[in-house]
Amino acid sequence: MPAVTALRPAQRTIFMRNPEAPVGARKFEVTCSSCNLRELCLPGAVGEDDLARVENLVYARRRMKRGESLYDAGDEFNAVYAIRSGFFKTSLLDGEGREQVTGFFMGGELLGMDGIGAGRYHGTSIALEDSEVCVMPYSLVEELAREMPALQRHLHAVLSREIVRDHGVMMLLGSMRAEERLAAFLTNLSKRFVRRGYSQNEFHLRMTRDEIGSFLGLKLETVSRLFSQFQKDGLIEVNQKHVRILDIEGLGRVLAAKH
Amino acid sequence: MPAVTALRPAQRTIFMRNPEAPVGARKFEVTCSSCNLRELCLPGAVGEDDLARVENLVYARRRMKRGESLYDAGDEFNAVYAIRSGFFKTSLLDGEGREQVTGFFMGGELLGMDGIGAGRYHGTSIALEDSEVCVMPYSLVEELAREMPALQRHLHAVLSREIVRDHGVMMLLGSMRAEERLAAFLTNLSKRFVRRGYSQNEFHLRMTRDEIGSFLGLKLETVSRLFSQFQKDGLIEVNQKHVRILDIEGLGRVLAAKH
DNA sequence: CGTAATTTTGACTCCGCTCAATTGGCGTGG
DNA sequence: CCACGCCAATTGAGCGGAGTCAAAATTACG
Repeated sequence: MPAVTALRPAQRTIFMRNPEAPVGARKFEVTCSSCNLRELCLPGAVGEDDLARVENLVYARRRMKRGESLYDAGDEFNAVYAIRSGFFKTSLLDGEGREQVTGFFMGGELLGMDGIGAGRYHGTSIALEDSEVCVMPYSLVEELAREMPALQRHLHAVLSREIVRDHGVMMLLGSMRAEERLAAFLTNLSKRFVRRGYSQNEFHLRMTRDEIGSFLGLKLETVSRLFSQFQKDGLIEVNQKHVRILDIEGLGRVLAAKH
Repeated sequence: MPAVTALRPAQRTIFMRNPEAPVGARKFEVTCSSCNLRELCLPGAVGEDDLARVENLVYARRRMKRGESLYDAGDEFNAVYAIRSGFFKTSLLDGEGREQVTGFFMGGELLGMDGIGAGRYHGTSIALEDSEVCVMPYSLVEELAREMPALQRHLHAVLSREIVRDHGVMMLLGSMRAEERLAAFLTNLSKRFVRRGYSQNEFHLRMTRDEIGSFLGLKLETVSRLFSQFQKDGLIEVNQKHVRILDIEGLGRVLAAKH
C-alpha cells in the first residue's frame, strides 16, 4: 500500500488539523507545540515565534497497525514521517531475497529521508507495534526550511545525525565481535528509552531475535545464545521479549573488552 | 592540523578566487562552471542563471599531500569539502583504538557532512594520494540554499544519497560473505571510475589491503587471499595495487551466488 | 641503496553458522 | 475454557569460513 493512502480524503477528514472543523471531532488534538517529543523531532530547535508556522508541516497523521508498512522500497517519495508513537524497523531487500534491517526507530525519530535523493524510497519501513506517525510533505518541509533558518539548520542536523548513526552501525558490523554488538545494541536502546522517559533498565523488545540478528549481522540462534550468556553472567535478565538490565557497566565492559 | 589552516592568509592569497588579482597568478583558474566534475558535485543541478552565484560557494581551495588529514574527528565543523582531484578515505576510531574505514571518496564527491549535526566532525578524512579540495563554508551553503531552491534540493539529495550509500554498506557488512563483499567493492569502484571518464576495467587502488579490509569488515590477509582467488578464477588480474577486471559479469555472479 | 612497509602464502584455531530437536507463548476457533 | 496450531525462542552438536600467528617475498621511499 503506497504511502499516499495516508492522505486520501477519508483519512484527511479525520486526521488533518482544520480550524473550521468541530472541536469535538478530536478533542485532544495533538499539535507540535504540545507534543512531548518536540525537542527530539523536526520542529525541535524552532523558537516560540515560528512554532505556529511549523505546525503546518504536519499535513496529516496516520495510524499504523503492527506489521503494516509505512512505505516500501521503490515507492514514490513525497513525505518524511515523524513517529508520534510506536516502533518501526527499516530494512532493505537485496536481489537474493536477503533482508538487512538498517535500523529501529521510536518516538520523535524521522523516517523516509532515504527517499529525498532519488525521488523514491530506498528501503522499507514497517511498524513493529501499533503506531502513529505525522506526515510531513517534503515540498512543504523544503519551503519552510527556506523561510526559517532554524528549521533549515535542524533539518540538516537531522540528516547529518542519521549519517553519523549509520557510521556507528558500520563500526559495529565491521569491527565488533558478536557479544560486543549485542552489548552495544542494548545500551543504545536503553539510552534512547531514557530520553523518552521510560525506564533505563527495563524494556520490552518490539523486534524478534531474527530482526535483531539481521541488524547486528548475526544469526538468530547466535542472538539467542548471547542473551542466555549475558543472563548467566548476571548482566541482564531476559524472558522472551522482556529485558531487564542488571549491570549496565558490565555491558560497557563487554564493549571495552580487548578483542 | 585543524581544517581552518586551509583558510589561513598565506594560502588564501594563493587559492582564493579574486577578480582583482593579476590574471597571470593563476592562469587556468578553475571555476565551478568550467569544472568537469560539476554534475557530480554540489553545484550539480543549478541552472546557468544561478551558476555565477554558486561559484561563491567555493571560498578557497586546499592542496593536500598524501597521508594528510583534511579534518580529524572532533575538529570544529565549519565547512564541507568537494574533492577536485585525488582520493580520500574516511574513518572512525573507537575507544579501543580500532579503526573502521567508513568510505572511500573520489572527484566530485563531498566530505564533511557528518559534522553538521554536532558542530564537530564525527570522523576523520585522510588523503590517500596528493589531492585538491574545494572548501565550502557551511554558513554560505546554508545561505545560498535558502535563496536557491535548486541548490537546496541538490544539497538534500546529496545528504540523502550518503544515507543510502551507508545503508548499502550495512547490507554488505551485515549479510554478505567475504567474497561477495570484495566483488561488490570492485564493481562499485569500477562504476565510479567510469562516471569520471576513467577505464572501467583497469585501475589503481589507492588504499592498502588493510584499509580495504577495514572497510569490508575483513582482515587484510583475507582480502589478499580473495584477490588471489579471483585471479585464479579468471575474474581479475591483480598486481599489488594495480587491478584489471577481466570478467565483470563473473564478479556479478559472485554477488548473486547463493549464500 | 638500505630499511620499513606492504603483500602474499601457509598452517592452525576458533567464533559464529548450519542443521536439528525441543520448548514456550499466544491467538483462534471449537 | 481449553486444545490446537503456528510462530518465536532456546539449546545442542558438529562444521566451516574467516581470523590468528608466522614467515617470506616484494615494493616503496627516504
